[in-house]
Amino acid sequence: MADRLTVGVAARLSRYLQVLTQAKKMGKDRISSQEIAEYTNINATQIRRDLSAFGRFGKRGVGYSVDSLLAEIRKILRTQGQHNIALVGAGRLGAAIASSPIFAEHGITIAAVFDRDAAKVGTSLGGVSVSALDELEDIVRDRSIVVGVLAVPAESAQDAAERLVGAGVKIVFNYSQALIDTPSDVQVHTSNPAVELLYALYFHLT
Amino acid sequence: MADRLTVGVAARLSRYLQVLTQAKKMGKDRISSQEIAEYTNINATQIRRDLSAFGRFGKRGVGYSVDSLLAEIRKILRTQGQHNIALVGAGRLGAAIASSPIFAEHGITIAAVFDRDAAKVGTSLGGVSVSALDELEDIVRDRSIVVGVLAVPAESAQDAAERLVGAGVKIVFNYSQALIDTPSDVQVHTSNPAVELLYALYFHLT
DNA sequence: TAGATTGTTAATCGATTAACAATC
DNA sequence: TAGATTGTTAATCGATTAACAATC
Repeated sequence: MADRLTVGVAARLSRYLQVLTQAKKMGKDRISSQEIAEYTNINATQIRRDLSAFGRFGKRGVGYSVDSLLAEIRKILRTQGQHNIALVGAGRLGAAIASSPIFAEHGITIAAVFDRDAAKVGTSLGGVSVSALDELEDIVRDRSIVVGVLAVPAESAQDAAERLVGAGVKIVFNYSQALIDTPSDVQVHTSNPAVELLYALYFHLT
Repeated sequence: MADRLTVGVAARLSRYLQVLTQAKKMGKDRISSQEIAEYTNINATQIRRDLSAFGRFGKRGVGYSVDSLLAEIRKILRTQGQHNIALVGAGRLGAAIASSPIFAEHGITIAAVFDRDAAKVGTSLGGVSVSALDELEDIVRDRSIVVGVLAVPAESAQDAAERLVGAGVKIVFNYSQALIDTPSDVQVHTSNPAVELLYALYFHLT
């Protein structure tokens, strides 16, 4: 399996990873495809089929070992290393992101936080000192950061994205409502809970 | 088209809605399938095909009118009404969610905020007074809330979800890392930026 | 008219699912 | 052995894409 995964397979494997990480924390040793299916809303047959493309990880009649499946999926997704990310915006959302254990749990370190407000520069957010926006390019280059998270108001988002991209960032997580224009070699992931909610409501109402 | 949309079509239409909402705010009158494609990473042919299943909304050689396409998609997704949601957790993330314009923009009102910390009860968050957790059931029922947002630590998430579900909530947005068990008629949407990031990194690294 | 973009067809590919033998 | 669950097949369905006529 030296081939690149398809987008669909990579997305599903990521979700299995999430479930397995939590299952391990809950002290589970084994898990069945049916249990993973309940938490991910992905069909159990699909899960078994996805996994069996890479090897025989399960035991018939028993299920999968949480630990070994976790290791196998990490190997497939190549997510074993540590990754440094930059956070732009030290407001309420930035503070929530910086203080959440959600990134650290997966080997992702917030290596820099930026804010345009001089009063916030030098303060600490989730253990990281807030830097001025002016320093963005230097710090992002120095620390070889390729991922930027935008936790800024919509009107600052495009500008912040351009600065990140100019400094070498290739993956932007956009938590503002703004649409972001970037060069084609940069991936933008926009998160919009309201839109997801409208989608969920559709299935509730019909 | 009285039929229920497939999951895929509803998800894509929601994303077009997001792009159109922002395009309108930016003062655009018209938009082409190619432009929508750039912002959503959905193929332009797929977009035209999705839309043409419901009518001829575009003008050849010109594109789509932002306003009328917005209205058509809202009609299809039946997202014209106002919706009340409940937010559990008035911490950093809860504060970020409550103060964001992202929900209001789509007709979604945060009608109640709950926190277990007595010191927070009675304070205002995004214009809504924080209520005690004890009042959750009464308030959720009174205000006919069917959507709950969990902005609590992982260890409180399952308990909060059960209380929401007990009070009649059918859609839970989970911003904790915890896996949530619910009855089968309740939809759980778990958001995990770290997992999304690992997925994005896979395509960056390969 | 010339240029642009939709709407639609046709062909291909991946996702989904039921069913079930293999086997722990 | 009996029960459970994987791994795999086969059939179906929806997504994706290129191509292009229609038409603004």
